[in-house]
Amino acid sequence: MASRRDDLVETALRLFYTSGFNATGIDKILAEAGVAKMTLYKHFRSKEELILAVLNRRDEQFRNWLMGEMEKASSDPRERLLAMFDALESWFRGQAFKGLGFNGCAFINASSEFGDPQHPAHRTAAEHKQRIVDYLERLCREAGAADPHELAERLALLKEGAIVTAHVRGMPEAARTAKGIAAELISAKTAPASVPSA
Amino acid sequence: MASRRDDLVETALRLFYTSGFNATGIDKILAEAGVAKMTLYKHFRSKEELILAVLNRRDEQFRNWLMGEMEKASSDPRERLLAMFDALESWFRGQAFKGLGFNGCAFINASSEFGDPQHPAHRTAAEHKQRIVDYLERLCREAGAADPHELAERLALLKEGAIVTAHVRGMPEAARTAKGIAAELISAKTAPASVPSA
DNA sequence: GCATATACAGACAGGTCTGTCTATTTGCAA
DNA sequence: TTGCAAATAGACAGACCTGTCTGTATATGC
Repeated sequence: MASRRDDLVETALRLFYTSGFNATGIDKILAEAGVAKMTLYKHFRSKEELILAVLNRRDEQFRNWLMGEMEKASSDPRERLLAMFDALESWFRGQAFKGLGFNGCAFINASSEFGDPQHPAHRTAAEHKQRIVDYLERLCREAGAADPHELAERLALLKEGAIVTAHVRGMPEAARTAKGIAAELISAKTAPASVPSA
Repeated sequence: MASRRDDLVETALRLFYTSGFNATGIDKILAEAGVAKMTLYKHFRSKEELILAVLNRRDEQFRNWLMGEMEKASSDPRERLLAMFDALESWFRGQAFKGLGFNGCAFINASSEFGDPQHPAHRTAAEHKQRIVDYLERLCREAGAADPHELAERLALLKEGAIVTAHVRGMPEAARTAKGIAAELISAKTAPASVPSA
């Protein structure tokens, strides 16, 4: 069964996210998951491999959640882009992931702990961020942006700024600060959705 | 002499910043600083106290550097605000602090490793960020912003976004992305410096 | 019922960590 | 020169870490 493996990854995600990667020992994960040590080392060659599995799971979980929130908010790409910041705010307030309070972005945290850009965890974090920019760029293109790449980079930067501000300073309202800027950017740099009378 | 204490804090800053707080052991700091263990524990009660001393030193060092760069760039508050992003870019490219490459923001890193908002290191990080916002707000007021508080929060958020993007994705050019947004905000939300003909 | 794969508990090795201790040496000042 | 303060080296305790190992139990397929 892959269920033991999933239990491990799920528990490790929670503990790593809550207490950090280096500060969380293997034994604690095993105890909370109710899994024997040899089972872990059958599925993963090392703690580092477990960390990478956790980051990959988080990448999937987080992007599914974020895209879902954006897509259920509206079918207009401009409104979808703006809805990202509403989703962020509910995350900052602990309303997004069941059982996981807000402790910043797991990928920013990973890049902090594994500062070497060549470290696999740092690279995985960079890939996650790039995937989100790619998604934003698609939406910017749909929204008729003159320079979808530039606008996507700008919106992504606002997202990172909001996450860090919310986490370091304990200010979930940073999402609204970012949304205000984003709204001005989007209305200045994109054409509105085509309307019948146009 | 306070010189031993300074050696410790300086060396600890470099190692903590390069390799992380939890991942850097006391013994490594002592070996590189050439200081005996008992000397450390005479000046600091624990590793945590050393970490706090390091963060306080970094706060002073970083803000002095940043304000210095901004103030030497221009005497116009609007241009000073924009100059922040040029300073950030030189930091991202490793040209700001002698002997310290760019490894993200020490305070964001501290908040990542010490995720609990009540942790002294996390609180110190929040204070550092607040001091920078306060400085930006003064400049925004000088620049004639209608809402200096809001504009300062926006510029600070852009700064955090640039730092994270530069670090996680290895993109020092994020400073220019942020500067582009900031330029539009500043010119839209402030009055230009008074000119003789006005 | 039996075989095989999987997971279990728990000991263990070898290393690292923080913080304490002792005993010695250095440097400065009177 | 003598005395004192401060720093030194290095051992040590106790805890924790990762990763390996042994032997036992459980569960599923034939």
